[in-house]
Amino acid sequence: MAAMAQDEEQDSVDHHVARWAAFWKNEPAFAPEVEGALVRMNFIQREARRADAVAFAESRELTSEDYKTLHVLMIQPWPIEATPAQLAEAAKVTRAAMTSRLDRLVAAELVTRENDETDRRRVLIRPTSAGRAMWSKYIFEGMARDQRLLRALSHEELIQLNVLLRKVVLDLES
Amino acid sequence: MAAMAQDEEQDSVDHHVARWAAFWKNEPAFAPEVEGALVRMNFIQREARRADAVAFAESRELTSEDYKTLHVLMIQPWPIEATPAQLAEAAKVTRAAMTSRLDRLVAAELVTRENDETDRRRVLIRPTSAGRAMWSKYIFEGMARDQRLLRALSHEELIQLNVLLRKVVLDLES
DNA sequence: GGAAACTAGTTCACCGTCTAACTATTAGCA
DNA sequence: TGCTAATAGTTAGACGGTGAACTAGTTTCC
Repeated sequence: MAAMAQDEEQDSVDHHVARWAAFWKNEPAFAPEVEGALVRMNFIQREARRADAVAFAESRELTSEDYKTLHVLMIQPWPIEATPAQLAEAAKVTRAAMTSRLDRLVAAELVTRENDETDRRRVLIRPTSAGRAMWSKYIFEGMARDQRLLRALSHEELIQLNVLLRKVVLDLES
Repeated sequence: MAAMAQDEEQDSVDHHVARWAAFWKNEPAFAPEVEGALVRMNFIQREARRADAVAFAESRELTSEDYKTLHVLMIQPWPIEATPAQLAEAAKVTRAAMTSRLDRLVAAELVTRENDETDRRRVLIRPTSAGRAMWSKYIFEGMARDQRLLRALSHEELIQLNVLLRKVVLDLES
């Protein structure tokens, strides 16, 4: 197995990758640290999504998708309004998907959908006061879940993690 | 902005988190390094899935889901056979989803689906020789994609990344 | 001024997943 | 032995996503 500090306990991914590696002992194309890192990130992301889904399922007020939509709307630069296309891009879904998300939010009276009179093709989405209240009700719970997810890391380790991930993201963005 | 080495270039996530943070300047619940790390992992995972989808869409032989199914079957411990339930667990989908994935693989003659005569509730899935060939055709391409994804990191940095991620995974698994 | 190209949003058909219900088979145990 | 409970797999229906086609409005430019 590729270098791993002696005192580190093994997680399920180590076992997974070890068995997996048995097939390509002498195969230089197989990089255990690459596969391990990706499987671990996948694991963490999946856990995050699961915890979010559980939290919103318990609340019965909102799905995590609807919350995410509300969130990308609320963090728009002032004024707090956006077109469906902007929201779709921010939430990383297609415009078609955003249309149906907005249908639900409008029905729940969490946002309004108004025609833009200066460009009548466009639609402007704005949060209602109920929408703003719903967002602030969940925003801190979400942050707390995120912090719980990564609680195993110290502040310094978190910074170190971001340094590494930032390199990867910068490379992919260029 | 929370501590970040002066010489580090900023990625889109830094900008995103910075604007996001503007709302909670004095809010201790907001941890930029936590949010940043999760958004970055999300970005990387998304990019990985996109690249996989593109590669398999070009090939027109297999979807990435079907490949993943074939893969979890092939890396089973000897002998190379498994029940739908085992494959579902390994691929992290429900048994219902695995049923439909297997329908496609059986139709494509990449795996066989046989009744287990010692327990007639069970079904045994085995790769055909075409299935084995298909798997080995794509396995190294997939590894190459993964390495390209993380090419921004040196070997030492990859190890460091795994040390950090392993801590998180171990914590979540306990 | 008006045709052609572009843009914004929605609708539609399809896909893969999920949960829940259902069938068939096996295991547990009075 | 024969109920009952548990287990394996499939099926049915709903949901949220996608890409492509469509409607409506705007811009470009001759």
